[in-house]
Amino acid sequence: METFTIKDIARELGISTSTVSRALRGSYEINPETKRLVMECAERLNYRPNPIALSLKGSASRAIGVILPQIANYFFSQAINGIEAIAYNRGYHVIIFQSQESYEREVANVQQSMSRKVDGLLMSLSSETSDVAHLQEVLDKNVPLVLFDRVSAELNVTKVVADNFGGAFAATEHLIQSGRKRIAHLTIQPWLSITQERLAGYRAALEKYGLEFDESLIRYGTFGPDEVGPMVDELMRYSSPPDAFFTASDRLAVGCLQALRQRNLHIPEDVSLIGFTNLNVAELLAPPLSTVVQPATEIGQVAAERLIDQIERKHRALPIETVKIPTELIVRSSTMTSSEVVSL
Amino acid sequence: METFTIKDIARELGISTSTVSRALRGSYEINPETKRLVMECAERLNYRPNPIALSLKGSASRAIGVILPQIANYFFSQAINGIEAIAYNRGYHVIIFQSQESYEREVANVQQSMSRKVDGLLMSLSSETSDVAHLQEVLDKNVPLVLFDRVSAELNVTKVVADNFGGAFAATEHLIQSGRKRIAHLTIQPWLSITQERLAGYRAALEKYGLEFDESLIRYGTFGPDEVGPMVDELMRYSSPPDAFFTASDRLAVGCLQALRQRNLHIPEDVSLIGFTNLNVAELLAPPLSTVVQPATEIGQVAAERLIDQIERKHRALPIETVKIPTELIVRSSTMTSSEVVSL
DNA sequence: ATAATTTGCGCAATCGATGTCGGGAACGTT
DNA sequence: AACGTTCCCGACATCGATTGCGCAAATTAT
Repeated sequence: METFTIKDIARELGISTSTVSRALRGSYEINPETKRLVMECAERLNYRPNPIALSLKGSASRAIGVILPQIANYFFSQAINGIEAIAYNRGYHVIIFQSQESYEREVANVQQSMSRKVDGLLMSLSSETSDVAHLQEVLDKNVPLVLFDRVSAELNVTKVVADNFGGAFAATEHLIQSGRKRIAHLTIQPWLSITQERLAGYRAALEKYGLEFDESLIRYGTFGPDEVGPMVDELMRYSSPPDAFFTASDRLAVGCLQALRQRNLHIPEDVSLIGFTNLNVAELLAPPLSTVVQPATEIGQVAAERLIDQIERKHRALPIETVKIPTELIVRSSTMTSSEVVSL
Repeated sequence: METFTIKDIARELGISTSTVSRALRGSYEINPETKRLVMECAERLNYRPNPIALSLKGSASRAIGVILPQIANYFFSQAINGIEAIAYNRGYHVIIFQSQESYEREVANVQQSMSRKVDGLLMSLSSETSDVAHLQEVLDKNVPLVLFDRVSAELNVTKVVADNFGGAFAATEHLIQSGRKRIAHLTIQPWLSITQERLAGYRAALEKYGLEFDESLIRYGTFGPDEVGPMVDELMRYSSPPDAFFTASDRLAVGCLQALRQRNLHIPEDVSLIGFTNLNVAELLAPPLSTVVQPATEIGQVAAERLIDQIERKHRALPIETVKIPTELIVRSSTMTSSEVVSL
């Protein structure tokens, strides 16, 4: 099954390529009978228009680009699933690029996807990205862009995010209500939108319950596999150490759990632990991990829908808005109160 | 920063596009001085050749296509990481497609990547794929192809796989040595290469220790979230139920763990459990899960290296071979013997 | 019957880059 | 002085598809 071109059809039927092209696109100025012949021939040869040629001509490529920090990450891989499902249903292909949390690679990815003429771009920013000029250029070229999860306030585009504030508030409130007073917050890079929102939720909950906000209980960073442990040590050496940990990502939740267990700190007796994650095994961990679930698949779906809506209605601009997807607090053993533990 | 073409440079310098093209590619028949001018101008305008135009011309696109069943899967997402790392270092971009375990979508993905003129293809077959005609066509078009993990015996191409036989043998042997005699094997679709190899390893270990191979202890399938439970029930109702479970995938291992716990079957007292997985949280589960680790990242790296080697040495055919990456048995609590459990 | 439309289709340009061919200039050779 | 070589470079076709323009034939209007 070689690949046939519009020329093959033209030759076969003894007509010009222009006529074939127009017939296939259903132009009104082609004889219905000719159209029928062309369609039939195209069908017979299993003709597929060459996307490269189409792209070169500047028309739609029916492909959307997805640029995100890391695929090997629960949240993002689920988000991709959501994106793919919607894109496939609406007839788009998905081309995925990883920035590997590098600004430079993110810029290269954007260039790549632009020159590969994607119809639109779906992005979650790398943790190194603070300058968004490369994205402004995308907008200037009139290529639809939707940000999800890690977004930038500087860009006037549609954004799809979890309710980070609400989720962090709920998690913190839950910890407070279960008797915790010194809540450490382990989070990622401070300049990311999600970090700030979660931190704000955390602070708001503390405030509501009249607890002091202690900057020394907050830790930012890209914690490698062996960096969480020392940080836990440091925190636990305080004269008044934390009695709970609230972590802001999958990786941190797991790293923290591991570090606490290695140090023989019992959860939830010694410290309480709650994550902000999508781990589907959270329930099977020891102890089962309380968590704020971000609906990753749904975020991906909504983002893809918005993007394709924009692509297909390019003339009238669609309203630009920030869609907030609710998060859900799931309480498991890792945040039980001491009395609950005893009563087991 | 708009995007400049070879024409812009030509106009700027008052020379022809051919000269610019040749100068940029360092052709010997261009005056060094002219070359310098062109290079300088290209630099100044931040010229980037348009990959679409290049692809249309049929030359290298410096992109490799990756087609695999599911991104939201530990094994595959790590494999992608490995692939990406190598590809990036060697100057290639990676375009990822998901077949979603569907034969039809896999075929569509192959067509897409062909018409997008990737320089080579890296694939892991969907579970529905038994006919590999679409891949034979890829080979017929002389596009380099490397299969990894889920491969097909019918295709004469380079393959990169984990040592599935060895891993399954080691896991089974370990179970036997720790006193288990009725070992159930939960695995995926029987026609997949990895399934057969693992099953063979399992059988070989049973044989070595003179244990009977009981077909009724084997279960094949694409187990959905709630399908593992009933299967466990069925097995445990046998007059001589299994005293160990050996599962062949991440999903099955977790599903099985969950099902066993829900049914109040204690691990490892009642039954032993070992998986064939890449879960980085295996150690943190309750109980910590013994497992055969497949080096997913390494598989991806090796596959990408082989592919790019083939792409870059297209003239002389490289030897076709099957690379087997060693697996590693990691013993944790889920497969302890009863005496070990007591001694805790 | 002649002019004015409409219908159906082909020619050629275009997108960005490459590659084949061939030509003019400068040089060297008899 | 006439011819052959090199050296540089430009014109043009090409990849696959779309599209503006124009043209002939068929149809309708006058």
